[in-house]
Amino acid sequence: MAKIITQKNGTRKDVIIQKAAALYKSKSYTAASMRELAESLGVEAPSLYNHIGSKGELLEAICFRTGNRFIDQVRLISEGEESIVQKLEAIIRFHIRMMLENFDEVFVANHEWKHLQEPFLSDFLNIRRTYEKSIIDLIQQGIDRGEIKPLNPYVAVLTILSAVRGLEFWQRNKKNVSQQVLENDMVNHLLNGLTT
Amino acid sequence: MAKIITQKNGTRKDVIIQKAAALYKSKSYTAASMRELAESLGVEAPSLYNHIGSKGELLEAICFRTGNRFIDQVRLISEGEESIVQKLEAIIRFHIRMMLENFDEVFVANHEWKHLQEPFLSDFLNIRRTYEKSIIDLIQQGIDRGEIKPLNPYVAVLTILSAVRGLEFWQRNKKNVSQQVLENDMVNHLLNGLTT
DNA sequence: TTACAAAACTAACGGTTATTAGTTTTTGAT
DNA sequence: ATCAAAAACTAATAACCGTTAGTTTTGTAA
Repeated sequence: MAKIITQKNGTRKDVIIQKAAALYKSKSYTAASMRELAESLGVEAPSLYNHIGSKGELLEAICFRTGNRFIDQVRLISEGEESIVQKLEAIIRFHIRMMLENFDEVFVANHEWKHLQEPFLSDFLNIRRTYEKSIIDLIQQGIDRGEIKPLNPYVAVLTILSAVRGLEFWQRNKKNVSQQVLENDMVNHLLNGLTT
Repeated sequence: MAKIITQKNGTRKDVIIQKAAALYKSKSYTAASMRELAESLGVEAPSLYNHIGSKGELLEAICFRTGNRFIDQVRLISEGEESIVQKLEAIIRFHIRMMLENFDEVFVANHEWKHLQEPFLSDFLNIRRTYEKSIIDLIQQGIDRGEIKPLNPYVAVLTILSAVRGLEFWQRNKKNVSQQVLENDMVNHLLNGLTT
């Protein structure tokens, strides 16, 4: 009968969401049960419903909090005064840091969004499209200004975003390669290529 | 009471696996029920068990058929006589084609392998590691020979494989960009970069 | 036409799921 | 110490899950 332990400045709902993200990441949303989630919090499953409305609401919270952080940041960077390539680099670096520092939530948002129910599913996909469109526009500008090769911008943004999202597989090598090397090498690879 | 329709040279089990891949892709393995799978085949759920042993067996078939195709091909390419960069290009192009031509199965293998049970889970992860290790070795050779920049080869292979795996999000744009442009631009991006 | 095997069916099993209802305990402010 | 609100509990619900058993239908070869 112990209560759910909260951090300072955090509600019990926040703790539940955070634990849900970790659980959904390791077991997937559908395979993770409310009983398991409750157990990881030291509580019985029905007790969760004093704090949340439904299982789906947890997924919504995870997906939208993450999604909104991405579009807010890309908007901020786009409005700056740097060169296109510098802006792209800033976006890639931000995305890499988000992947590494908010691993659980970003992982769940990237993998489990398909289990959102309408209208949340459509809303989430809109956020995603907005994010991608912002970067596509940036790349197109770069091509127009001659900063970037005339590649198809859809392909370029897919390549970039897929590469950084792939950091979800990184955990295991964390020991051998520092975050600095990882960030620098990936940015360098995506902007300047692999060949000498 | 209509029977499951088979193609020439294919068993009913093959048809079930193929439909399972499509279903697991769109709904995820855990969320997809045997009753749904049966319905998509025009049959009742228990009838499936005349052809298969269990739900898990279907996932195993999908994951291992796909995984083995990847390591077989990368071994074949590695043994050739071309330059390192040419070999890398061949691997990237093969991976892109696999993604586009065997979409459902590759998608499921990439996303749902975590629901494999032991010992299949370990076996599958071994296949994955073998695949990645082959490419890492290739990149290291390229660095040693001066064909490739001295980037961390783990980071480089993560970037490359994540980028091509990201083609799972491609379907929607299929109309606007041809497969040729997609393949060429992504290869060019991953090998030679984005900047002018 | 008969006979056998393959492949479908119906009915049902025990187990798990998210969630609700109703009750008791804990906490914190007066 | 008292009282109300917050947060835990137990018990139970209907729905759905993968799978088994037993039976009937279908297709094919003799």
